[in-house]
Amino acid sequence: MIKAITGTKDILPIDIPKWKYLESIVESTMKTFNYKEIRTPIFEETALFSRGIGESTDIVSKEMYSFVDRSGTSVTLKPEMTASTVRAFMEHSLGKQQGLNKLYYVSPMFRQERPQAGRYRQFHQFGAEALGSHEPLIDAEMIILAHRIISRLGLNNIEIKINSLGIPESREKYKIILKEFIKPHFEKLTEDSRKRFDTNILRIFDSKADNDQQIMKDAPLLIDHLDEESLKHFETVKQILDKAKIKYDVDPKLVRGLDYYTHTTFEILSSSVGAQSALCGGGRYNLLAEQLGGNPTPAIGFAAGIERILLACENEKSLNLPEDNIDLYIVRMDKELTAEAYELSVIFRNENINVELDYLSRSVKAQMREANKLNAKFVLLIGGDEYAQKKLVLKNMETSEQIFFDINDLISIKEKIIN
RNA sequence: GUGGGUAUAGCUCAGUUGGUUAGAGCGUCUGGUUGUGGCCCAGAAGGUCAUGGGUUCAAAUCCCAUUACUCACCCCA
Repeated sequence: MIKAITGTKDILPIDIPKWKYLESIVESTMKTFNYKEIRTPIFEETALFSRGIGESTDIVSKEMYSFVDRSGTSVTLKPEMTASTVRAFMEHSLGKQQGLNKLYYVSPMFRQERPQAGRYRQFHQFGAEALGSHEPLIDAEMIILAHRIISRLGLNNIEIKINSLGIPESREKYKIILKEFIKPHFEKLTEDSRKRFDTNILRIFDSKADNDQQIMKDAPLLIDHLDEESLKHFETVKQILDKAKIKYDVDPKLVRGLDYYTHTTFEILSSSVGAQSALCGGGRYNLLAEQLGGNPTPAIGFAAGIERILLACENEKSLNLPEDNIDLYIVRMDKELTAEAYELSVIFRNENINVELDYLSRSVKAQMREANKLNAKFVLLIGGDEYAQKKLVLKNMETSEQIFFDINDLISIKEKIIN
């Protein structure tokens, strides 16, 4: 039997209410902050991601689902939304229509990694991107927005980490200082970290190996080598967060894996999921638009993993979903009345009443059991003596009360069901 | 890509040191007097014990391989 591809999941009817609920929270919160939804294609030219995210990043170097289409173009299933959003922003000159564009999205993403708890090959993110402002106000808003959604979902065991990566000039200067510090310890580093020494030295801070952490414990920090303006920007962001009563920790070792980040970066972590504890990550990317061939555009955004968030909700039992039910179940007592029963269902469905009935020629008992299982508010019984006397029986399933209606008085039945 | 764990009914799992026709709970279906749910009761259906090989008189059980799932590393949402 053919099964779903490794790392992909079917979202079955039983799980849909959770997804819908989360999506409704995302949608309404985004509206509160006046972010507008954007939808971009599921795949793009490969060059968009390799240039935007960075050739040396793991995403581009080993995780992308890329293939050559029949016209010979290399295309890639989107591994994240920022590059696509910036592409669409530039392609449609959104920046010329207004100074600041506040956009959000909910979309599947694709990365070919080994799956584990909270990590899939097709996964789903929601996120926001604000393009056009360099003000620290919008940096803070991103964090407040992400935090707002996560707290509306009832998650408690979370932690916000923020950091600033400053501007490339000061970062390059700092990298030289860091290299000088690490050089004497180079041989003691793990193999992975020795590789990072050349490719992306900042990420040695991320290493979970005790040995590496011991070495990096006393390393000079980027935050102590920021230029004055970056530092001031960062201070302002923190002040706004303080006033918004958002709790956060400054983590000078928070280094994010994508090349395009500048200034503020942040993550929201949960202790309610497995090792993949980042529910949400984001930061400022002032240089990306230019790098992709557009006008320089200051911008910031975040992305949040829906599967991870739902996993945390599950583990914290934070979602209070309404129970599923239907308005009316039509029970036919005689098989000869199947057509009449169906006719009634059509009429009530046209009145926007949720109706179900039996399609398997089952007994009255079985139909009643089904109605009960479906949490039907009412059952309409058709057949028997009452039907011979041109009556229908409407049973309230909660109170067991039965009311008789004239067979042509469907309006009264409808009234009863609605009220 | 690397390492650990797991694989028995639709689901969650038992299965004793290898020993008859492989079990339970839940779910499904049918019924518990002619026409009515929940609770309860009775019955039924449903399994190539992941797949392929090996050891043995005998394998769900032991060994090997494969596949899938899962957790962790790398990295990320």
